[in-house]
Amino acid sequence: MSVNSEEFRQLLKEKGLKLTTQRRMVLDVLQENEGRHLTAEEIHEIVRVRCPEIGLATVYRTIQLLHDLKLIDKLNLDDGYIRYEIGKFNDDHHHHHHLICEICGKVIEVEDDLMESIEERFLSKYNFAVTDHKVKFYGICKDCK
Amino acid sequence: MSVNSEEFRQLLKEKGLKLTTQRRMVLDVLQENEGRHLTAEEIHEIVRVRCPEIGLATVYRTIQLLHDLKLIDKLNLDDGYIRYEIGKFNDDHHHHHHLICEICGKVIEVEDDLMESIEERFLSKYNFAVTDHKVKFYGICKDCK
DNA sequence: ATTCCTGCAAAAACTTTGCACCATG
DNA sequence: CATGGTGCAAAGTTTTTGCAGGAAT
Repeated sequence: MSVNSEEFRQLLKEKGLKLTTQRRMVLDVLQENEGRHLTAEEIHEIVRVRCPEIGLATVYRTIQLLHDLKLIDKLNLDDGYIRYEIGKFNDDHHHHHHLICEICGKVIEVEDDLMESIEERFLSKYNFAVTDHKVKFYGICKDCK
Repeated sequence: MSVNSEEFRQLLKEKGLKLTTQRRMVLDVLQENEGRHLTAEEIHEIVRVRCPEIGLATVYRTIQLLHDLKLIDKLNLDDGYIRYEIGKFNDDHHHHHHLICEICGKVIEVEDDLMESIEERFLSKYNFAVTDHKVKFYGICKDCK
């Protein structure tokens, strides 16, 4: 499921880019923290444990790159940060939703393909071909009831 | 469907707040621009036509207030701005989704209640009680095909 | 009158950019 | 060894905050 160095090198090569230690480490951190939703600053802190000289600017540049390569997804929880998580790149559709508890703020990951029938309906009703979606459900989780 | 001054005054009064010209005008602009997704700066520019002395800080403060009162919704199109739109406050569930064209950037509003069956399923499957959702579908609109 | 609100400007917070040096292929 | 990448610091953007004067109830 995870991208190894050779695969990553190949993806970069297609765009004329180089594989550096910093890029490898940022991707590693995101892969090792699947399910967490890390900010650039958090990624920076974690990478710095192994690579203390890395700059925050490099983390930002790498994040953009990984997003362009469709290796990571952006998530906005309206807390003033953009958060990132490793994508599920084994399928071409995202069946991946977030349940956000309005009381404790916990974010629960849900794998499901329930959106497909809705997307088909948008095609027939609006002639709009859905290629991706971002869905956040807000509510109260079982622990907060 | 729109909130008149007395209703607005009453909503504010419940929180010990006052109805000011600036608050009335920001709400007016959002009500008159239903379907657009305005940034704080855009709201400021529009309000300034009628009320040239209003400050951007007041617009930001008023937007927060209107959001707390659940009169407006936030929308993040990942373009670096938070955008706002008047809410549909005649029902307690939001049946309101955005179709975002990845080619022309157009945002199409969709009224639908297709999410309800999904939300019921989250209750039975995860014991998570959904109270709201934010859904963005990305794809290609009919004009861009 | 009292309490809240506004405008301005300064600050804060997150992200991007310029540049000299360094690393990769 | 050519090209692209990094780190640092400075700049850029959007949003928030402090404060003195002003408006609403």
